Amino acid sequence: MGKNQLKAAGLKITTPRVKILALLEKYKADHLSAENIYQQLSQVEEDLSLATIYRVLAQFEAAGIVIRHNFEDGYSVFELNEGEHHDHLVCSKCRKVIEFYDEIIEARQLQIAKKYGFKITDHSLNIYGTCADCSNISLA
Amino acid sequence: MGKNQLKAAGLKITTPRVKILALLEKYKADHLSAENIYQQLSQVEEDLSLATIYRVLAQFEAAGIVIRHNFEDGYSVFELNEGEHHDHLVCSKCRKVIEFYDEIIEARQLQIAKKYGFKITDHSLNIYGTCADCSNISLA
DNA sequence: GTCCGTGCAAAGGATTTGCATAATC
DNA sequence: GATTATGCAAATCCTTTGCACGGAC
Repeated sequence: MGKNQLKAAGLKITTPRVKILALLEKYKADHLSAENIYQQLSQVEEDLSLATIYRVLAQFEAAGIVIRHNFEDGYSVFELNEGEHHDHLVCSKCRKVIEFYDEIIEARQLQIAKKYGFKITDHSLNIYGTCADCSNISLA
Repeated sequence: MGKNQLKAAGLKITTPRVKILALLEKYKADHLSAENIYQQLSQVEEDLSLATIYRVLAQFEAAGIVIRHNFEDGYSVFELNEGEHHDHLVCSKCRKVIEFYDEIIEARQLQIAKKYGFKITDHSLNIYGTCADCSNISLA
């Protein structure tokens, strides 16, 4: 569970860290922003400052506990690091995010980078559009 | 040439607009940030305020004259809209942007979207890392 | 008790905007 | 001359950071 992950990362067991980790676990299926976390914890009287949330998330990222995604609109979301890279299909209507992973695309990216002598540190592929559910709704 | 594009977009022919459009034309092979444009014009005594540059670029984008790309690090670049889609390799050190287009990746995206019943409206693939030039410098 | 962690408020960078002036048509 | 543009400075947004206090070990 959570506390062991913290200890393993050399982080002291503090309320903010435990709470944030538990929340990430609870919403594992989604991607939370610092603001989301702030709101969620405020609702259960676990008031943390946004500064702390950002600091904790940064430590978690450094420790490999979470993965941070910076979106183009200028905000970031965090998710527990399950050790699997994936890209996103983002529904413009309901904002749902579908994760996917494609070997062929991954491989091509490496080849392309190699061709340009480019060392990849990260990449993001976001496909924007309308998900199946929203397409059906709009047809109804 | 430039002035016709401006008229076609219903924009008055002003020095800032003409200069910026000319610069985008000149550096058509690259992607310029507002700051890049500001610097370039400062060097030839064509001082525009950054505010104007952003405003003009926003108007150009609205008019379909330029395409804006927002990167994860929180900054944006602009390029003349040549009507061709492409993806980017973005150097985290010098911020240089290399364009690429890969048929295989494009095709896979369509297949993936189809698999999820997702209708694509747009997509962006950005590969972040260190370009060949910056890698060499850091080795020296 | 030491040291790390936290809250607060202020700083930060890229971009946007309000307002008065200056330019275009 | 009327309307739209521009420059300047201040304001935004999300995120980060300095500092003094409080908590974990």
